[in-house]
Amino acid sequence: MINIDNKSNVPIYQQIVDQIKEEILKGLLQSGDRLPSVREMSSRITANPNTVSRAYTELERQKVIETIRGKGTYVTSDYKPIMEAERMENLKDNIKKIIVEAKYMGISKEKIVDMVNSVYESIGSDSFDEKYSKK
Amino acid sequence: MINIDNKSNVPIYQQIVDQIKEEILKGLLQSGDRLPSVREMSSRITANPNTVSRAYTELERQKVIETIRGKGTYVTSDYKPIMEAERMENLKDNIKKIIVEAKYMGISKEKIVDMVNSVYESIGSDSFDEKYSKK
Amino acid sequence: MINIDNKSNVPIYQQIVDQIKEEILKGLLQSGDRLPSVREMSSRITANPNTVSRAYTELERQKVIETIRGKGTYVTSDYKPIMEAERMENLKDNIKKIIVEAKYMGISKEKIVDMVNSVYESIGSDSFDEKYSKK
Amino acid sequence: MINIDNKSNVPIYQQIVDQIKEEILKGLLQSGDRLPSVREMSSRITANPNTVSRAYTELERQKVIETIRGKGTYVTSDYKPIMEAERMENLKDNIKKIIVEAKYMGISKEKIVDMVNSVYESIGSDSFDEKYSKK
DNA sequence: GTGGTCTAGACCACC
DNA sequence: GTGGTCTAGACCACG
Repeated sequence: MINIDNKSNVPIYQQIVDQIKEEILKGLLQSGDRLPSVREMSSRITANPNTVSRAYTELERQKVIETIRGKGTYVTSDYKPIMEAERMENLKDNIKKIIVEAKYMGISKEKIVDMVNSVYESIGSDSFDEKYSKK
Repeated sequence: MINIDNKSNVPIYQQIVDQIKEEILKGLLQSGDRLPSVREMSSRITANPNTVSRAYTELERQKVIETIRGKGTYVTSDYKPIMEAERMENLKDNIKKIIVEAKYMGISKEKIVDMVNSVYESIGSDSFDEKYSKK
Repeated sequence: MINIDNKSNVPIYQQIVDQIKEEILKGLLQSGDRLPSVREMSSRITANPNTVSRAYTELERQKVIETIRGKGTYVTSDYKPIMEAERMENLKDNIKKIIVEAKYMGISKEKIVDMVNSVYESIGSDSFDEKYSKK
Repeated sequence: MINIDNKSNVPIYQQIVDQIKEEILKGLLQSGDRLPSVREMSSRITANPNTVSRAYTELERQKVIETIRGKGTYVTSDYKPIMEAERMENLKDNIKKIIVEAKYMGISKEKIVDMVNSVYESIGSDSFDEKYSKK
C-alpha cells in the first residue's frame, strides 16, 4: 500500500521507489509479482503517470523490477545484491549523519543499536534475507 | 576544518551545518568557542556568504550556536538535548532507509551494527556524551 | 533455435529477425529451407502470432525470405547482397556508437579489432561468405 | 555542435547523450568545460528543456558530466573508465549485430576492420585515449 | 540564473 | 492494454 506525502520534501518519485523496495523486503511484493500499471498506480496515489514512470524507471535501473514489453512491470525474479564501492561509501555517510543527529538528541549508542535491531526485524527477516544476506 | 564538496547533491549550506555539528561532537569546537564570521568562513571555504549565513541560521534554529549581536557567533554553552516527537520520527525514517539499502546490498544485520559501533566511536565518545547522553 | 528474451528492450519481432538472419549466416538455415509457419513458430517461442508475422514481413522486405502463397515461407534462394547508401550510413553510425562506448570503457583499438575478428569467425565463414562477400 | 534529427527513431535525449560523449572524445569538449545550460541548449536545438534535462541526467549517471548546484553542468574532470560485465556483454551483442548486417551487405571482414580503424581515428586519438585506453 | 520536480496532455511502438 | 517519449508550462531550492 503506497502512501504519498505531498508535503514531504522527498520527491514523490523517490517516495514511490522507497516504498516499493520496502514492500518487497516485507514480502508484500514477491519475486515475479506484477506491479500495478503506471496508469493504475498513478490514479491510485493521485499522481501524474510521468511521476510513476520515473519511479519505475529508477527501480529498473537498480534491477529491482523489470519491464516486459507491452505486458507490464514485474519484481525481478533473480535479484542479485549489488554492492559497489560508491554505494558503500554512501551508506557509511548516511550512518554518520544518523549518529550525529542521534547524539544531538541525547540518544545513547545502545539505544541506536536497539532501534536498528527493531527496524531490521520490522522490515522482515523473511526469505529475502535468507537468499541475499551475507552472514 | 570544513570541507565542501561542490559536486555533492547535498546542499552546501547543509554540508556546513553537518560538519559544524560533527566538529562539536568531536570536541574540535567546544561550548563557548567562537565561530569564524560569515565573511571569514565564506572566504575560507570559497562559498557564497549567503550560503554560510543560511547555515548559521539553521544551526541557530537548532540551538547549536548562538549569535551575540556585535560580538559574533558562539557554540551554545548550555546545550540541552532536544528530542521532539517529530525529530524522533525523522530519525527512525532515516534508519529505515539505511537498512532497506543495506538489505539490497546484501549486508547482514551484524555488519550494520558493527558499522554503527565503529562510526559511533570515530565521532568521539568524549565530554559531549558524558554531559548529554541518556544511558 | 530461436531464443527470445522478454526482458530485453529489443522488440521481440526484432529479436526474431536478428536470430533468423544469424542462423542463415551460420548455415543452420540454408537457401530454400522452409521456415516454421507463423503459428508453429509462435507456439515454439511462446510469442504472439502477430509478433512472428511482423518479423517475417520484415525479413521479406529485406529479401531474406520469401513467402509462397499456400506453401509456406522459405529462405531466399538467390539472395544478393544489398548495399544501399542508406544502409551503409546506418552501419557506419552503429560502428561509431560502438567505438564511442568502447572508448568510454577504456578498450583499445586493438582489443576492438580482436573482438570483431573473433565474433566474425564465430558467426561462420562458410558458404554464405564465399558466395556473397566482396573481397 | 549538437545536431538533432527529429525524424530519427533514436530518442532525442539519446541523440544528445551520444553526441556530447562524442564531442568529449573529439576534444571539442574538455575536462572541466561547462556545458550550455539546460535552457540554452534546449533553445539551441529547439527541444524541450525537460528533454535536455533528461539527457544531462543520463550523462551524469554515467559519470561523464557533473552538476554543480546553481552553477551549471561540467565535463567530469577525473573520468575513470567504467567496464562492467553487463556493459561488456552489451558491447559484444552490438558488435555481433553489426557483423551480421555487414555480412548481409556483402562486406568482407577486412573492410569492416578498415572501417573500425578509420572511425576510431576520426573520433580522435587525442588526450582521451592516452589517459584511459588500456594498451 | 541554475537544475530538479511535477502536472497535463499528447503521440507512438509494442504485444 | 502496456510503457516510452516529448512538449508546454509551472513552481521551487540553491547559490
